[in-house]
Amino acid sequence: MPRVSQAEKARNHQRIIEEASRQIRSNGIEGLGIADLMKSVGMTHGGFYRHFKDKEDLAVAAINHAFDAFCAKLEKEIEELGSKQALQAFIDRYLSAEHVKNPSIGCPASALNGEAGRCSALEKAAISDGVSKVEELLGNALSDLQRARAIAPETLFSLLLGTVALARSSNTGPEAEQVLANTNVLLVELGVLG
Amino acid sequence: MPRVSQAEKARNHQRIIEEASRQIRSNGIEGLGIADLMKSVGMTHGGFYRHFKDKEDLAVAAINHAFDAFCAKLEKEIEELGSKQALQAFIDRYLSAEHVKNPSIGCPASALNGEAGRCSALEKAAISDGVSKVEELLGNALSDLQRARAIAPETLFSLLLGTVALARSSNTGPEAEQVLANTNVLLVELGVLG
DNA sequence: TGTACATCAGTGAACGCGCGTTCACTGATGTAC
DNA sequence: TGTACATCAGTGAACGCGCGTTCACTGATGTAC
Repeated sequence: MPRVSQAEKARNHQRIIEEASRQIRSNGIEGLGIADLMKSVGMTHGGFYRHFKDKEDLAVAAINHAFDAFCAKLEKEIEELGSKQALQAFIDRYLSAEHVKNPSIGCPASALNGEAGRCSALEKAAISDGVSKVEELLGNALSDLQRARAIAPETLFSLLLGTVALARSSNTGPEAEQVLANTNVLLVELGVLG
Repeated sequence: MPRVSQAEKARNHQRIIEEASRQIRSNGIEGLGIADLMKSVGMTHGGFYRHFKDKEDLAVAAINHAFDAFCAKLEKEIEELGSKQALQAFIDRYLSAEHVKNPSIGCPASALNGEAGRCSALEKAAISDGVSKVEELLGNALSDLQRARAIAPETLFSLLLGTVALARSSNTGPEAEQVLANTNVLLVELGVLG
């Protein structure tokens, strides 16, 4: 029936969500523009409404997608490498200069946390759910570590999140690097790393 | 010459900045509306441009004001109570449910950190400077503590910031309280509190 | 000190622009026979 | 399998609205004499 096949529509749908999940992480939910988004997947803005009811509908899908992909990667690493190595790899990536520089492919929580307080209920629920999922995975991994000096999964996540947020707030590269390094030191000291 | 005296103009100027520094913390820089802002100080939008070149000009002033007030309070506490007690009071306030609920009168860094990456260069510089000031004060206070288990000021700030960000992302009150409590536990363990 | 004048803080209508959304239209795809 | 038809994915012009900014205007304040 349509100008493109059902299969291609499904592919386009996915591409829109993926692109939105990136743009939302660089520019925020408010900063996401329908016309720009559609342009970057090679379409025009009109077609958007064959895929989503409105911008909020897309935003929720994009937030969910970002958290799902983020969690899937961590989960897979835990399965393949075991908790200790997976945590190490996860944290190394989280506290990297690359992550600071590229929010669009990074942790959705660190990219969206400022907006969580002022977005719609559905969007906030998606963020809240996503955060819970990450915490659950971190909790499982941490509990396998069995170190005396435990840190709660929420606290670990807070620390990672805050560190990247602060590094992103910094205007000078070396200062940002220092923030990342200092947090690393603490995590070694706490027995989470090293 | 003017409809109101120079003294009143100066007062109005200050009121605009103060209100903006609140609104910016609840709604973000992007979320700040000139007409709304002027309305909430009892004026109309046209007068705004007798006080500021443009929205960015105001935003920078508002960010600076928020950080200055925030730092002044901490600095005063350090002088009056000493480092240990001041840190305790500061952290108690930072990790309180009230702070989570009321970003508009809280830490500007935790309110603005998500936007730091996508605001103008001047705005980002103001945020970056403000963050540095807070870190400096925390650094002074922490160095007075002289505990074996030290934590870098940036790391402490990251942890506080991230904890409040995460608590604000949470949809359920109890969950948010738990995040705050867990961070408190870690800070006691690290010798910063208690 | 009093008066005449210039200044400019604040008002509110208006403008321009961007953005979310709608809608008539196109034409390839899927379906029915 | 082939044909005729209905569907609907995507297009692009258009609309409405909000927001930052401008501007002519007002009239109290500050200044000059």
